[in-house]
Amino acid sequence: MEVDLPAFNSALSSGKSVILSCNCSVYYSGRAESFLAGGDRIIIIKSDSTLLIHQPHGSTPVNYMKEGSSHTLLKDASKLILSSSNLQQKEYLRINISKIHSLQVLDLADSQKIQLTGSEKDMADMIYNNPALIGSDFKPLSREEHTRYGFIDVFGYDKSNTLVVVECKRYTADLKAVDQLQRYVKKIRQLKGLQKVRGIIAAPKISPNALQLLHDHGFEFRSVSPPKYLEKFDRQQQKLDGF
Amino acid sequence: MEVDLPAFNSALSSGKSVILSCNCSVYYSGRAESFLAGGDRIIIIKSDSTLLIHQPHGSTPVNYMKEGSSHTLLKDASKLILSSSNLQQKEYLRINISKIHSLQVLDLADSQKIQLTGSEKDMADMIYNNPALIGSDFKPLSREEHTRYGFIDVFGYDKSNTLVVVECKRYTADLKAVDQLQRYVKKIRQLKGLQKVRGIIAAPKISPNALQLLHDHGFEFRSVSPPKYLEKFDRQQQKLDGF
DNA sequence: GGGGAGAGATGCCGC
DNA sequence: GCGGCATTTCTCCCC
Repeated sequence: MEVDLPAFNSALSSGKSVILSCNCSVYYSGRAESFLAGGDRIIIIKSDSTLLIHQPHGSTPVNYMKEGSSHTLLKDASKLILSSSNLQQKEYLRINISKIHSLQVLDLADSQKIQLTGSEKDMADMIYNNPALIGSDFKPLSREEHTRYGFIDVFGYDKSNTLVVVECKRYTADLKAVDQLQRYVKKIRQLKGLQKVRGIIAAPKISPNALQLLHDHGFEFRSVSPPKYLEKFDRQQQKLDGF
Repeated sequence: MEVDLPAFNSALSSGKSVILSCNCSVYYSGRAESFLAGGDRIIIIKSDSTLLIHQPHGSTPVNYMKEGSSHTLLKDASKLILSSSNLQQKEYLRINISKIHSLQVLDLADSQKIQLTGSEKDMADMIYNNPALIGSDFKPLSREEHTRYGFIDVFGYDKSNTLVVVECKRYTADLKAVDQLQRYVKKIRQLKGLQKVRGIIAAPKISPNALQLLHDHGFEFRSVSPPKYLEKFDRQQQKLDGF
């Protein structure tokens, strides 16, 4: 397949998107360094200059360049080279192309933002609005309380006026989650000059080692799952999408 | 653009890769839920059944399905719908396509694995081989020491036979890095019945709050950067790629 | 398969 | 810009 180099490069600089399938090898140098020997890949260059190289398997790009890079396709002794650089970030990528399978230049328009529910923040909101999920006597004070040592998902107190720090996880709570809770509780104790501050992890489940560590700290676990708004979304979808 | 549905679906089931550019809206339900209103996107279905939906900006796919999903393109009352599901993981995706811009079916072959240097493990190796980076009296005992509560990057002792735990970070060390170090040191003290075990973070730099927390724990910081093997890679590249 | 941790993580928000 | 942290994180490795 022949490529019109000037047309390709002018498409890149005019905000078009490019999809290229080819056999290539890839060399990268920047934050780290990598080499990928020859094989068939899909290369996408987006209108914001993001470049992605995908192998025919897996979810993540094998190599990439972030927004703000510049790309040039050039011929060097009959070999096709796609060269990318980001001088500010000192990132460099070179793709040696041995055969082009397909090439599209597209003008894509998309101003939409994804709407997502079921995040950890939604979990914190749910607990704030339904404090009984933590305990019948739990009274929430704040969400996303920002401190210099991180921010606390839900902060409140119980019937004996003991302060309670709640850390939410949408997945299985692990050692890191307990670390995080421990850091917040320790800081609150220090700030308020209190000996007793309760720490609670709210998550669907917790790993055995994390539970051990949790108990070592004298903290508690509550099984809570992130909220789903399927019905709300189905209604929204019908409205927006005409289903 | 007209699409041959049976041909498309048989391509999907025969290990081909598909690249589709279209105007579409996307609905997802699974671990979370999302809706994305209409716009131009690039959809890739890989031969391992991974599906990616990319907007014309950003590095990460706006929606996706992982390996092991099944995809079907179907026509419902003159509307084109690409439906994906993963019954085991209870993940579902529906793409409502209003216009197809381009479509490729490709047979891609790639058995290569990327070779990468400059990772945290390379840093740990470097420190193990050049212990003076930590201290003139540091004697390393092990790398990647696996324990039930996590694994220690570099483990050793100093001239007074005090055990030393080193945690490497290839980027700016943050609060989480200090948490992690603190968990390891605490566990080693517990296991060995020791009062004094030193904790050291080796990283290019450390955030002010993390440094404060580090000092609160009585730990230390060493400025160390991840190694680069540009020369080694250039040699390798010349050999493998014929540059 | 679960647990633990890194990633060239990316992206978001707050200061 | 940095800092702190979630992510439908993903990926790898070890048990």
